Amino acid sequence: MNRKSRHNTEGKLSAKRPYHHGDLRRALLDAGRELLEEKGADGFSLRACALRAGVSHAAPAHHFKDMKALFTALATEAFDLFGQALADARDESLTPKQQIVTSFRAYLGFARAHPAWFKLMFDSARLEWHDEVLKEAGAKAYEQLSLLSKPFIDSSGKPAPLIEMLVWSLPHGVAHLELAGQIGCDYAPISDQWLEDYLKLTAELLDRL
Amino acid sequence: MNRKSRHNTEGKLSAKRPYHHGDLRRALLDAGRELLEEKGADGFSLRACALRAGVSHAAPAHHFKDMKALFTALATEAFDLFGQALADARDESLTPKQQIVTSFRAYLGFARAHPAWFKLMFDSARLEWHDEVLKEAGAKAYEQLSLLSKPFIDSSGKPAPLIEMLVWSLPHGVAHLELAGQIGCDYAPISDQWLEDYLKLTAELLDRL
DNA sequence: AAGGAAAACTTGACAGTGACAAGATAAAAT
DNA sequence: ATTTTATCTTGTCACTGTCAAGTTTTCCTT
Repeated sequence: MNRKSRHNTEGKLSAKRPYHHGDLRRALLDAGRELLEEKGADGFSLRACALRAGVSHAAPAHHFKDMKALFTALATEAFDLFGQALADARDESLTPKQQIVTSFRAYLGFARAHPAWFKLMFDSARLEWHDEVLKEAGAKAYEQLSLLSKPFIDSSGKPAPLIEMLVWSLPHGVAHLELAGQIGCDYAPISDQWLEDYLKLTAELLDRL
Repeated sequence: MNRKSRHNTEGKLSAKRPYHHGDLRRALLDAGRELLEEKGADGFSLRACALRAGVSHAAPAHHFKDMKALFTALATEAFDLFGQALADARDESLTPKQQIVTSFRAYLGFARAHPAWFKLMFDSARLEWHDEVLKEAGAKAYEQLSLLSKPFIDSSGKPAPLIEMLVWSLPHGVAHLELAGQIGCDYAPISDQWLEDYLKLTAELLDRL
């Protein structure tokens, strides 16, 4: 996995990378992430991605059979980081209500910090959901939501899926609506203060379950 | 606006449509709607749309300057029908709580009945939100949500935007998650009974505001 | 009714796309 | 050292959106 080839000390490509990239898969994912943020999923191009990674237009095919496969790999990384962000937001010393505020803030924070990734994670048409790795990353992130919901499931005695969807919808609804441009621009403006009020309100509601 | 040209009684195109379509804009919107449902927004093609409408590949340009413009027009129609669906769900004889159940059912019903339209409505990258007609259609639909929220704004004394976003998030979150394939397939299965339970739960929550 | 302007639709072209095939090169395995 | 395999390249294909230029119809003015 050395980045420089030991052969080809002065190859025909003057002062350029060796024929073999070393870790093209990684480079493509990095380039893809950048392009996704810059151009969005529309406007994304495999060829531009290959160019940015410094390889020819057909090189990606050896690491991702499809554009869908590349997107799937990108979404997998996104779910990993998303799940990690939610896990980091957990604090056993908090009350369930306080935990909601903290976790929802992390949920919305991730969506704002990585809008392209967030959109991709829920863009079913571009992803290969049969992929086991993606499924696992998604399930792991969902686990955090499940953990977050548990106190309210126990106290209310209602079915877990019901409460989990409620807990999921509350941050996801605003997150998606904001990224869709439905919040902030027109209709109602959104401020940091507004967001905090929303978090507090949702926590209160769940606490009254 | 007559559909058949009065001239060209036996034109060179044997038994075919006249040179002028009559209402190509309408035909393109209809064909576009079908294609959107069949192929999704990815996989959609202007040329395929033109072909289905029975015109040449460059004909759409005279009615929609862009692909974005066509999508914008389609989304406008979608918002119109969406707003109408929400308006139809209104019933002055219902209590605010009952009205929530009814309207949320309509919200989710629309998303399920017209998934392609619903996705397009919130696909900001594909739409031209500077378009006044689209903005107006969106605002009109939002008005229904505003109307639905009013009783809870009054009774709780909380800021309107806050409650409106809460009321919006509750059905929108599930709707989007379901269309994103996050509900139903993996994780928690979703049934009609589940949906009704969810509606009832959200209505109770809002009633306790 | 006639003729000129405008609108609606056509064909043709261009650069860019994802995907595939076949060849070149480097690394790994034997 | 030789063969096999993985990696990357060039070349090509059908298809895309958009623009330009030409053709056909309708509309507007007189």
